[in-house]
Amino acid sequence: MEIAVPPSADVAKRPRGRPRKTAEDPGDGNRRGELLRSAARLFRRKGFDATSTRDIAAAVGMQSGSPFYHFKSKGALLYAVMEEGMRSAIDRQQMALLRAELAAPDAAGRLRILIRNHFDVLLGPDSDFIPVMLYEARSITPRQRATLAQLQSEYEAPWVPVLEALHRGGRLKAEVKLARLLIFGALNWSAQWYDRRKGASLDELTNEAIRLFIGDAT
Amino acid sequence: MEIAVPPSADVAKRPRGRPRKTAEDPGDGNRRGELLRSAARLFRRKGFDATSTRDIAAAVGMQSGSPFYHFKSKGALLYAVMEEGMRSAIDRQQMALLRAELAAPDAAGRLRILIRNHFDVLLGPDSDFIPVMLYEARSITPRQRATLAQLQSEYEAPWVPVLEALHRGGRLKAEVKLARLLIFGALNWSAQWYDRRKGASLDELTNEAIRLFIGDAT
DNA sequence: CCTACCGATCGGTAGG
DNA sequence: CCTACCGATCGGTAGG
Repeated sequence: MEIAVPPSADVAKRPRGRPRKTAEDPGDGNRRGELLRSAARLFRRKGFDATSTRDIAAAVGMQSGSPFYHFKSKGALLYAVMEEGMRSAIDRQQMALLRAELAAPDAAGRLRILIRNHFDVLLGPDSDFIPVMLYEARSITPRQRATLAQLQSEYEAPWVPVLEALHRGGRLKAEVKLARLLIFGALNWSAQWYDRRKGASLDELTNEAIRLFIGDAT
Repeated sequence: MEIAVPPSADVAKRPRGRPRKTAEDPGDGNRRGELLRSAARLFRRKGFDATSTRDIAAAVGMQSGSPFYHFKSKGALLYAVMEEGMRSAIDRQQMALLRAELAAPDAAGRLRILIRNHFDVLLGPDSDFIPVMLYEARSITPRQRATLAQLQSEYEAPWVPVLEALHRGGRLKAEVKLARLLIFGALNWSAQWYDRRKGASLDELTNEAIRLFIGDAT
């Protein structure tokens, strides 16, 4: 049981300085989170350079200078979108793998889990963050790119043993390192053409991808 | 043996009006072609919005307003890069197929020709035009996008019967339409990670891609 | 193709 | 978080 706080208290306590940058407390009062989501949507639709900070401010009902109260610069906002996207993707992938653990899936089954989750992260609801990371990497600093590369390694880590097992078993014919790059390409490119409102479902997409890479899923 | 022309003659004959827009005569005097190549390189490296027309002008040794003597607008320059890229890619693909005709390749062999040529267009020398088309499509008008889509259909046309034959023969397990999208994704994404100076050659890349999609090439 | 220039937009900031 | 603002940059043009 939590202690009720008068609604005005939260407003009254609002600090004068820059708010904490951590993504804790994503409640309704979280203007930073709104900025992040709106920025992700606009960066994806129009690109980073073609999106003005005024566009983003207007999308959340702020004045033109106000985003800089929450983010040091436009670039910091872009990077925050990307990092948030990667951390969320890693978390969701971990969850999906843990959920499937009970069924003790074989390598093909684990690849299915990974691909299905990847499509979800890429094409599901609220899926602007990862496409922004994939297609706007040019606009961040080398330092930021290096940090993101670490998160990407973390994300790809569970794929490696799965692909190696399939390669040993003769199901995956291509060499593992290049296979991984080609497979991620095939999946990531779907962000360019997939239309949620028509065509295949994410399950069907997953089926066909599995068939393409390792033949029938049996 | 060519007839020597006094260096001043070319300069003296330079026309006063807008030069013809066709890509004929790509000789050394072709400033338009230089603009196109420099624009392609800059658009690829920095993105369309982050590249100023001044950058492009400087890259070919012109003053800031001069590109507009050759192209009506910055957007027209971008579109010209894309269209030139597609027409060249279609031509090269036709040539590759005709060259291979003599060996009367089967479907797997024809797929190899197509993939190898695609990697060449995408990753070979002077290969900025197609990546620009792939990654800057947001910045052109719907009308221009429609025209480019026609050229892309023309480019993809030879792939369809090949993939259908492989599907019928049981070599390609995935459904043809989705397989095509996933395959192009795998190939196109290589523009993001391939480094000509290290790693696999384009032949090796082609081999592994074939293995991934239809198993050993035998 | 150069010179000289304009209007618009943009990221960012001071001060409250 | 708003108000008011600045300096810089940019696409594009007139006139030669």
